[in-house]
Amino acid sequence: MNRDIEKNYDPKTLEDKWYKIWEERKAFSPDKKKDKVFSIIMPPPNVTGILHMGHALNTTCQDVLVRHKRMSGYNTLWIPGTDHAGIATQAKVEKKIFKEEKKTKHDLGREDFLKRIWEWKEEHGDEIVKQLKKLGASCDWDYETFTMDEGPNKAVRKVFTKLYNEGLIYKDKRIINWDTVLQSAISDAEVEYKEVKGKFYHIHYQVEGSDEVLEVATTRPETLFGDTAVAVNPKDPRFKKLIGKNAIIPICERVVPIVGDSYVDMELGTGCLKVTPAHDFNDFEIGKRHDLEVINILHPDGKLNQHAKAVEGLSAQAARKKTIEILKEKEILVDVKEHKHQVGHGERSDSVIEPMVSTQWFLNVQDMAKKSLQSVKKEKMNFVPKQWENTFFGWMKEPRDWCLSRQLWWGHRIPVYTCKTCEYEFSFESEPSECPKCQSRTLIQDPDVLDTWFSSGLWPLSTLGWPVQEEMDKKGFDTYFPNTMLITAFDIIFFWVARMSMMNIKLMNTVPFKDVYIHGLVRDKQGRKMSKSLGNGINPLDLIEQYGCDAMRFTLANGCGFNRGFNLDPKLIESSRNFMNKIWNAFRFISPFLRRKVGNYKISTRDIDIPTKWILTELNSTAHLMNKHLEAYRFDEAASTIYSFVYDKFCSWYLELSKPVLYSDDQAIVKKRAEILRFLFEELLKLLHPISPFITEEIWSYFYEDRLIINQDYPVLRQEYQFDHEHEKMAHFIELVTQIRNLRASVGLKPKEQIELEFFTDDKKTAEFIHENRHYLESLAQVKKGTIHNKDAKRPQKSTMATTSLVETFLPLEGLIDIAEEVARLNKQIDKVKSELEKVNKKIQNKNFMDRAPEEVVLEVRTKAKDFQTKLDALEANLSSLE
RNA sequence: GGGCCCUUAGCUCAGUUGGUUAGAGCGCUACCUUGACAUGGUAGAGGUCAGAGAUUCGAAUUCUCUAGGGCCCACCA
Repeated sequence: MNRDIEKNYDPKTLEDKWYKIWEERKAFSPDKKKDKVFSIIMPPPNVTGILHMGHALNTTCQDVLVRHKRMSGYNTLWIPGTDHAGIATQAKVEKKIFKEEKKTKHDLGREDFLKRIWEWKEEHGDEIVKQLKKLGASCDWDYETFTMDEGPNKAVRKVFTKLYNEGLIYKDKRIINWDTVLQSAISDAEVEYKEVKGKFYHIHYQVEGSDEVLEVATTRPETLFGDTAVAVNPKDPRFKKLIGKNAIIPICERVVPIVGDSYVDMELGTGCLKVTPAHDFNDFEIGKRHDLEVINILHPDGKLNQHAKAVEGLSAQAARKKTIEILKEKEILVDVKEHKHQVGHGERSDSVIEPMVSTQWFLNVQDMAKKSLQSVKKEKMNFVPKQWENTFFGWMKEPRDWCLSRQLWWGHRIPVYTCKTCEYEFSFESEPSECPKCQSRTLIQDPDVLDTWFSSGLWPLSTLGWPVQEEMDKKGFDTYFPNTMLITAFDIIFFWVARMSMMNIKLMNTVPFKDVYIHGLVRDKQGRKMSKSLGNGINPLDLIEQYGCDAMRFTLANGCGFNRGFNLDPKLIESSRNFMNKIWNAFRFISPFLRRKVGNYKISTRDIDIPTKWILTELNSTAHLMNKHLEAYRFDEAASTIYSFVYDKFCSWYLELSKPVLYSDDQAIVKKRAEILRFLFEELLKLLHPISPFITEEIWSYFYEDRLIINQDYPVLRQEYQFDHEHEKMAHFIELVTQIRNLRASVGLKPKEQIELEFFTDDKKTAEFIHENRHYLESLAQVKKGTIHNKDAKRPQKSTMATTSLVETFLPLEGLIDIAEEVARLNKQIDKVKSELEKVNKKIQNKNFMDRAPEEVVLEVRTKAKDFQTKLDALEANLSSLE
């Protein structure tokens, strides 16, 4: 090695360096010569976004798979991009402008305001991109797409126009969720229901021309100004006779019909329902059935309008208070009851959603949803883990038409135009210059923009250049669409996965991806969701700063199985950092024996010892398992597999066993071992690379100057490295050494103090093996001398012993052992073996078991019984020799 | 109200078609500055797998019920 290596692993110096090199060498570009294809799109983060643990987990999962596939010979493409995030971005820039210039968007006007957002985007939009790079994401930045780029805009216009012309997109005046802070419609999916403590107000409504009163119960008394009926159940004997008569709404003194509608629950409340079609979803439906008047009582900002004269200009809350006061004065508020109920809040603004009647654009999704549902059922699209398809089904089974329009400025503007001259309305794929009907040039475009998820729904298409043929050819549309898979979190299954699948099936007649892997949420140490309000968020960049990206990625992968997420304790990352340090130092240890190379590296499996055959076999099973787990999206299993190989197999045993070899005087032996160590190290770096790319690339660079690890072939199981027989022998040897160490510890020997042992075995091969490897016993357990006897030989007195099924090991320590302690230790072991033996014997005595269990299970149990018996006999013999 | 999931060591979690001496990491205990690593080493302690029942030769694993916890959906005035 011709470079000095720092004693401690310091990730800071190497992570940025390698990312730059990968980018410069185009290491993330797909290799189009390869036959097998792996393509995946990144869920586009908001341009306004700041990296959080969710991104870190999502990106890690994707990058692990992408790197694995790339190394496994796939034509691998990972497309990154960012989302314009209509509401979030507009609100952010709006706030900034107001803070700095005290101007609202209306002061600036639509055009200038949009210009300002674009300026903001140019200036800050790559912040999130820089952060993704910090995570090591090996996506092809040449494909980077922004949802408001020209390409996606073409896609949006084309699709909108197609759906419009098919009559699936329509304009309708109906009740929608209105966010009074954003002053825009929002979709059903954007409404969060929260439990709120409220009150039931019981109010008397007079029946017209009679002394009778109807008692209605409501949680929102201020809506009475919009009441246009009172409804009762037509079967209700109490009120049946009133149907067809009129009631008088208090305060505004409006006369409204009393209607019978089976929606009304006789048991609930008073059995009498005030009907406010303009501000309640169910009332709207009742209104339609009975042809009721719809009176909107709210301004867009949520304040009461002229239809609520008595409380005009007040916020809903203030209006409620005042309404109650008036009702009290009039003595028609007859009861107030505590009541807990679910109230819709805007996901973005967190303000109370006011259902409101308004004219909006809708997409009829009934048929699209049905087809999408069938695709999942037919397993054309697989959710992993499978139970997530229930969440998907939940949405698809009863879809409500999608409210597409938003009263915002930032977004894809709805491409619908109305001719001022002839009033013809049409949708157009590009900017129209004249009315197709009357050729008038005075066209007015719809002022609204589309829901952000409309363009997100087209993401698998638009990122590959669709619908422009030239772009599609350039980007390899035919090769990469549909994508191999998608990785996302469960909270956007409705928003995004559902929309993408509907859109893509509709447009391309195929699902957009084969697999959808859903990972969980990263929560804090105590299992709480990370949130701004709790202040418990962990910034991934801080973790990277403190422990390094590799350690963080390793921890995330390690926690990411088929679960609902995991609780992230920074301590876990510390442990991963220690693992990286372990690798670093293992490399530091072997590096003086190695030379830097150019060209392929091979080892010979001729004349290698048992430990080497053992570690090669371990390497094999590690390679096999890594591939298996990564194929199955078991990031957790993959991480612990490589961890165990590096730590428990390579460092703890093979390196230790290699020390006496490397310190040998015979240079040929040293060289041979060094080559094997190098080979093993290269392989383990490759195996780990997808999870922890930086440290592996760094160490790799000490091995080779002409190539990067990112492009190497991922290890697979190789028959020539499989030595099952030697593997078993070595496993027994490890058991033996551990027992000897245990013996030493149990009598309190100092680590350096050398011992003499006596072994008793009737197994000739074991005897030979112990003899051949006696120098290892010395280096690993300070055994300076050992004598091997047949089992019929006399056991030494006053000694401590341990036993495996093949060999008894005695440590004679006349006078040094505490007899009482030793007896206790032996008794404990005897008890344990006895109970195991009993269990096994019970099975053997059970005739049903012997008759019905499969042969190999019976055989296994018999072997166990024999082994336990041998151990027990030896332990008991030793015990009696002490007493 | 409907649906999904969880309950395994002090903590965070694995345990794939029923057969393991039920595992890992962190934490804990004892000993150790052994020439890769104290961001370390060696050896340990610690679990009647939430509870009850059922199926089976055999259940952490399958089924039913109970208790506790989480999440999603839903218009209950």
